[in-house]
Amino acid sequence: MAQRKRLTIRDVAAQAGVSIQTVSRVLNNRPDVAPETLQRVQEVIAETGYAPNMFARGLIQGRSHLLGVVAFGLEYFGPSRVLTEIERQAAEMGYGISLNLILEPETDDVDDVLKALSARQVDGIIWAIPEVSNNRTWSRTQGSELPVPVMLVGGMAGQPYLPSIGIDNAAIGRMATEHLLAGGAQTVGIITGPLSWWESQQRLRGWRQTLEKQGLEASASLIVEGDWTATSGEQGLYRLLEETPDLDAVFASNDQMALGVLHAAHRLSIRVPEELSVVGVDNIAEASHFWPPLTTVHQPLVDVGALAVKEIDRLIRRERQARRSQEVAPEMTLLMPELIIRNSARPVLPSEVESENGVHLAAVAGH
Amino acid sequence: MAQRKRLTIRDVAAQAGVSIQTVSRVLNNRPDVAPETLQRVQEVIAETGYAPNMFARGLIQGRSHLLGVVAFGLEYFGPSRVLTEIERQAAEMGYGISLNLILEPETDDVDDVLKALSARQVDGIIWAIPEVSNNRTWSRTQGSELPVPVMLVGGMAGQPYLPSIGIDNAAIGRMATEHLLAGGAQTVGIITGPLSWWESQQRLRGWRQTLEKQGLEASASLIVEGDWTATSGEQGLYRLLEETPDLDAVFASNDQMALGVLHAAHRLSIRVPEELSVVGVDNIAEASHFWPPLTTVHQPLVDVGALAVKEIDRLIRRERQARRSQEVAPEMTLLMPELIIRNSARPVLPSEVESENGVHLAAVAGH
DNA sequence: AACGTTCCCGGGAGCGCTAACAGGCTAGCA
DNA sequence: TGCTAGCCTGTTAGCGCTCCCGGGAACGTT
Repeated sequence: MAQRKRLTIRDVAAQAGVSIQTVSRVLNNRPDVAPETLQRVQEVIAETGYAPNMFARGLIQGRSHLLGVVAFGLEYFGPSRVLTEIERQAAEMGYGISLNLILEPETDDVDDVLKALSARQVDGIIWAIPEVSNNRTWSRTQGSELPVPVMLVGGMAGQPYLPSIGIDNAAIGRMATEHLLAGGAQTVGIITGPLSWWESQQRLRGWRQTLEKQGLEASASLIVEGDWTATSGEQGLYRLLEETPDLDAVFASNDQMALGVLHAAHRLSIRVPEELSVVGVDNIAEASHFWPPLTTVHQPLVDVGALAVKEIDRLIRRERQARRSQEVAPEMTLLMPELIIRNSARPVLPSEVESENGVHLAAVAGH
Repeated sequence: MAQRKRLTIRDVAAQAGVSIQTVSRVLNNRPDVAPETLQRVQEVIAETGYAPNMFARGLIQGRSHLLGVVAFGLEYFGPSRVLTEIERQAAEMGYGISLNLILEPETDDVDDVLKALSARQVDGIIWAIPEVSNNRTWSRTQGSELPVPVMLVGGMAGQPYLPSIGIDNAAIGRMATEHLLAGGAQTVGIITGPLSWWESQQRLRGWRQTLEKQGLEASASLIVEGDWTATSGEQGLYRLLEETPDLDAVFASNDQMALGVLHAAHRLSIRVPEELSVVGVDNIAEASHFWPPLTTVHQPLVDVGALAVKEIDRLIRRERQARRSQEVAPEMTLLMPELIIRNSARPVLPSEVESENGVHLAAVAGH
């Protein structure tokens, strides 16, 4: 492997008794190299463990084979899954990852991150920061001026100014709520994520749509805003029950908050699902071990990560082909979630089985 | 901000009406620039959003301000925490992160990763892959031949051949077991992680040490090997009870498996902690919402991440000073965990309160 | 007046590599 | 023998930047 002193193409050329240019040809699989020369050079490369300097190569070729990935909240289920898949797919396609984490998605300075990535000459940027408040306004003003393609991952409000990929969060709300109603629930409360998050708003919207479609009122007393933590889920149930004692179902916008709800129900000696049905979102690994095992909505996060990389690669290639990028309208891809039925929500009533679009909404793009 | 076309130092120089060299001086905060010249150049830089090309800069300076971070298992609690902190600390110190994830820590080819990082001219490498089986033998043979400093994070068996930092996992086992015994437990079982992992072995060792110190037998029938998942924790308790019906305490080597144990106990109508005390490891966010709230051992993972970066920076600086690195013996830093007492283990008996070194072992290095 | 010193600035070289071009060699054909 | 057509190899330039050097202007010193 690599030696103490970094070696250059010159060392390899000298040791193989050829010119620098010939070594370069071998490194780039060019033709016009005699078989025995080829082999000799390859041997020397293998022996010495020489690896070409990406700086020099990138400097001349104008590309780095590096993807800038801007992410947030690796301690959460979704982001860590997406990042893992992005890295896997990127490695498979020959890209490295330059990771930039953002700690405060609402306030952290976007310009600094963009500038740093630009300095590192990344070939493209994957922006996997949840849309919070108006922290994506930059994409409108600066998006099209960036020197490299950008893919937005996650939420997207209104017309996107950059290509983006995400999961249909309203569908998550609909699936969960439809399943609760199909199990005979009369009064379905919701514990949302922070409402500054686009994801939270969409899940709430799906819940509201479904209730109104059934002629039920989506009153404000049925809504509690949580903060994704189990604690807020627990507090959420207490507050819901204060305002609505006859509550018989809760849609928690993630599994942690659902866990908090289960916890609170246990304390109050409310039986789940007999007296209270609960549905979460994410299908975290532990969900099947909650008590009772949690019914939840699965998001195809792996597909999101893989598609994001494939798409940015496509954009990079296109940009490189046409001198001027032909300003195609940015595409927006939405993937569908899937309901995972366990025991925390009352089973679908016989008369309603297979009706409507409860379970059948499940559809995963890709693969 | 950055324009469509990447601009160079030449553009800035032309626009400011000075030479390239003068712009370079401004960029690097050199003296010997007249105040008004300085200001003019800075204005142009700010207006244009120019960012110096790190490739060119790195090529000539021989350093990239890039840290290669090799990690595994971002879906787990520990690794994601450590990585987040590594990124934060690195950003603070002016380093970027080149992320390389390994999917199979036992088998994946180390050489490829090392070579890729070497090609990217990283200034240093942080190796945050858990020590599994003998997947670190490379550090013995190649470690000292690498062109850049390396920090090992996580487990370390035997004499390390590279500087390393981690958490005292045997202490984790001791703290948990001592607390269980202090609560009056007579028969303490253990559900380990995969025994190919160094961490698992050490936690098991701490458990065994503590039992033997108390004159109890650490018989094989009290040991079950899990795989970190809640499912394996659940199965683990079933198997322990088969062999040892009078079991009255379990040390689960992480919180997920502890959750599985709680789940199994619930199914068997075994009361926790009255009939069975349980202690986990990690103190994941949900742990306080398990039923009952989980007593667990906290690991100072944030300190591990921050220290790893500070240390690699120190090594990089030293290497850069002395032409030949003076082959100092690699240091090994171990941080102490901390017991978090909740309700899943019977409280410490009055007579034993403040005795021995149960709670008091808690000590966090750093900060 | 001659000479140093300080301050500010620019010119040239070169980091490691690849693109473009030039050139030597052999074979083939008139 | 001369000339062209491949095949393989080497030479030159330059990517964007920083390091090393040198030079002019202003000022002080002997």
